[in-house]
Amino acid sequence: MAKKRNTTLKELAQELNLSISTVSRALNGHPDISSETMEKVKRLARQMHYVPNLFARGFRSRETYILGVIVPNISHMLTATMLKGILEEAEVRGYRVIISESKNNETKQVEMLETMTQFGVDGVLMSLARKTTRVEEVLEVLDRLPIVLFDKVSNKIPCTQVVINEEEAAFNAVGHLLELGKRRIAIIKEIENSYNSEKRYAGYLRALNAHGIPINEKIILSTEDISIDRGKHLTRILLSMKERPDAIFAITDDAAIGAIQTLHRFKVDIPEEIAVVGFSNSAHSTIIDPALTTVDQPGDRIGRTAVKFLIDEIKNPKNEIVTKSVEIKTNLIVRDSTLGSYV
Amino acid sequence: MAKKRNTTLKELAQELNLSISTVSRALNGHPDISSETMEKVKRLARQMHYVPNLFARGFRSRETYILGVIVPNISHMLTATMLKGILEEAEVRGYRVIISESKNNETKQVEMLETMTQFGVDGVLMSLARKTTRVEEVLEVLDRLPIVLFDKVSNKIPCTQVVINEEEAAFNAVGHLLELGKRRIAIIKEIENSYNSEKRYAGYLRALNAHGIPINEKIILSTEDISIDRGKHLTRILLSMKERPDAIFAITDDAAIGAIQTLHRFKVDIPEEIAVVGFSNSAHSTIIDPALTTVDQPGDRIGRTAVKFLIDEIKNPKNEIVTKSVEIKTNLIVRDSTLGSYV
DNA sequence: ATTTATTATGCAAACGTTTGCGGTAACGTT
DNA sequence: AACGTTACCGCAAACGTTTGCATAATAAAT
Repeated sequence: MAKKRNTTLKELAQELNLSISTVSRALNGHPDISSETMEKVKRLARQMHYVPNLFARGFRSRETYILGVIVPNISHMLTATMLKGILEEAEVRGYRVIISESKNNETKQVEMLETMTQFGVDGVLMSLARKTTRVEEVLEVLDRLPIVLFDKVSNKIPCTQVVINEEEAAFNAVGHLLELGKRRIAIIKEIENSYNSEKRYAGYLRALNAHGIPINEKIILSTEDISIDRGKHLTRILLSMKERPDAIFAITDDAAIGAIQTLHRFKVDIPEEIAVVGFSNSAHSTIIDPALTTVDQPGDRIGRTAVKFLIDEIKNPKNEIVTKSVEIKTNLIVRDSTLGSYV
Repeated sequence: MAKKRNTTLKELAQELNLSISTVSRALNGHPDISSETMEKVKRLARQMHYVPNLFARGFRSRETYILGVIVPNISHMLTATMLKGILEEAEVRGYRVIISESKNNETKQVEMLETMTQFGVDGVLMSLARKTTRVEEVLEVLDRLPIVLFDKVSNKIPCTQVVINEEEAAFNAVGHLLELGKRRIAIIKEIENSYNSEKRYAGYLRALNAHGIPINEKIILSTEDISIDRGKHLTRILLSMKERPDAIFAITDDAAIGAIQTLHRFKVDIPEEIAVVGFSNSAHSTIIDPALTTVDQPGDRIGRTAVKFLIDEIKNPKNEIVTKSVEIKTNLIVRDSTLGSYV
């Protein structure tokens, strides 16, 4: 831990009998510098292991080449793959990334947002905490720093938002069930206030409408924190009905998995008696038996495009604040939980 | 995007007719400052939304309060929970965290290490890429920056290393199988060069020895990239033997899951005919049927303690380079894949 | 009343980099 | 011969903060 200090421009300059500015320009390829000196400087820099002090640079030029990322829960599967996309895209564009977890806590979320601005990030990528209602603080940050929302977004915040085609994806998923001849399609969704849930619910309704199927309130189930356990619980409720549904559209893979597990326990045939569709194509969906039909959310593409748009805004700052929604296409992955096993 | 500039010390000073230094000291609680002025300054700072420019600060004092983290694969479950622990512990201690993914690519790994030093992180947490052999570059960084290794470590790098009690955990896991009366216990491990695999293998051998069971080379299987598919493949090999094993100890949950899936497909009773034990207690282990008996690796504790040791070294830099190994205890979680179902 | 501690504050340098501006020398153009 | 260009390069300021040292004001001690 000797903490050797790094070579500086000054040292290079002294060594070469040049001024600091010349050395700086030489290293940055400034046209004013003759090719010989440029060559000389670069050679010595390599030789002396010169690395620019990014702090000094960022301090001076107010560009840090750091992006901030705030997500509710890093160990959530989809989040992890979105982060992967973010990291990759940021890297190829020469940005580094600072990640924070809001733990679905709104006050924590704005705290982190403020730390990030304080730190001098060039922009922020944010997936909102579950119940984000107070947006004033975010708006305040928004006019000193570009922000791009992804996945968990809110139309109360005027900025570009990268999402998947939630509504259409749900429409297709439910459509798939309808094509299989299912008619009593239950839905397990989140209780209001979630952008994603609302959209998926809308898609569900539209699909039923399109096929002229009347809406049955009884098999529209909502829950606050959607999870495997809630999926299990709500499925038990569905099973206890006189008229059972013949399919379950769970707005989340976790809930779908819970559903499959209790259907299993009660010896209900999947998909013959009740088919199940999930949402996310999480890693679990091929582990569960039968494998889950689900909507593939390309997490890395979401991450990548979010980064792209953010950097774009950093490079050419707009003055008008616009709400722009970027949609990433999804695919329905059909597996045994709706099509039945080939074995 | 008006890019309002932040309040600075100078502005505060002007407003209060004080010098910049006084304001700075007041905000940092320096004892030289009278309590009235300190109060006054802090009040105005709050009011004007003053936030210190961390760049200027870090630039000046060579402390950035940033930790660098390099992991092979962020979307791996255990990695995600370790990152969670790292983020949490770092946050409460006032550090921010920059995360990079090496993708198990050694050259990328040292590149990132160098970017991080260049960037001025105060220390680095690193989980090594799969085949890390060239350690010279790491050693060079090591003497200008504290590094703590975690999970994927190497004794070729003299620094503190946070790991789980791999060998003992494996010993216990295999011991559990032996207590159940299993005698022909196969192991699915990684091909050499992996610290974790070696240790777990050692635990396996010791357990068999302790019970006086002879080692059977035939049912010791190795693979390069351990995964669900490899688990499936190797299990098929095991099933094709004249004398099948009566238990499988997979060094990884993924491999164990693959094993269960093919056992399932070939209608082998689990655990009566063949029991299965995994390693990690990944989220999958309760999704698969039967639920997997596995070693719980407390990822967040690993992350937290790694951060603790790193910050400790940052705060009191040692001159001697020592290899210190910190072991985190694990627990065997017994589930249906060894104990059978209660249903 | 003078010196000596004590307390509170200010000055100014320093951190490493970028960059506008100005300067010099050499060369070409009339 | 005088002037304008061009090609290189250096000076110095600036970014916002911390901190050693000096200084001013006040209180305490002689």
